[in-house]
Amino acid sequence: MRNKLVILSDQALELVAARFRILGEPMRLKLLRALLDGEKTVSELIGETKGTQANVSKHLNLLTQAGLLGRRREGLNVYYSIADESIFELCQMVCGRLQEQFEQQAKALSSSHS
Amino acid sequence: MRNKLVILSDQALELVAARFRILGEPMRLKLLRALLDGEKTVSELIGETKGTQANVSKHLNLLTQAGLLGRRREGLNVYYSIADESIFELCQMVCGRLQEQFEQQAKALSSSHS
DNA sequence: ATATTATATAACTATATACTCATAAAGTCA
DNA sequence: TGACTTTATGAGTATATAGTTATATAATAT
Repeated sequence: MRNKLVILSDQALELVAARFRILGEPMRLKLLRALLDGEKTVSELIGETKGTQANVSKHLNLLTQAGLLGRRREGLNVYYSIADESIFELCQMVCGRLQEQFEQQAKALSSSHS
Repeated sequence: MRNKLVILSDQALELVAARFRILGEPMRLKLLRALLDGEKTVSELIGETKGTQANVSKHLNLLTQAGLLGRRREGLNVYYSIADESIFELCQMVCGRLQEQFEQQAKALSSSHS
């Protein structure tokens, strides 16, 4: 893995960091999770996330600007949907690693009882 | 992919977001990149990243607390090294997606010339 | 036109955190 | 011991951004 890695330029690192930063907010991850089962209106997303209208709207805008969400107007409603499925793979990987990490820590604790 | 996805709890989302946030700083990514070719001392990392001593030290501490780096003291020097190789896979994925995204945008621009 | 509903946005506050400067701590060597 | 080197940390400042409140915009209906 490591040897296959393309060394990224400083500029590329900034872009990668920016993408990680976008995914680094619980509310935005909640919105992405809510959109797992298909497109939804802002109102629906407000309901599911318990967020305020303004805040949800802003996060949706941010995610859309980043190319992670798609936006479609239909009458009064605006429907948002996942535009980049790879997000979920990222979340899965992170979650998997965290689980491993916690399991190791748990093991370390229990073996220290001896 | 999407159907395989485990739906994460709010608490899990917070942890995942925290991990993404750690990777969301250019300086930290620079440090990780610098450690690609093996463990290095703080001084070496300061040199490679052009960061200040205090700042580099703090970022290294943060990355270590998060379980991404390992730390080993040898005399006056402290050697840091990658403890979680999966970071690079994450960076690769993000970088790959960004490239696709930019290419699509470039294509959209050039076809709008017609 | 006005009223109503859904969404977006501007202005502001609050908060987290990156960075700096100065100092402390840890280790080595005379 | 004291002098020196390397790394860590406390205190402070600066900045980015999440969240709130109030208002604006967009679309529809009467």
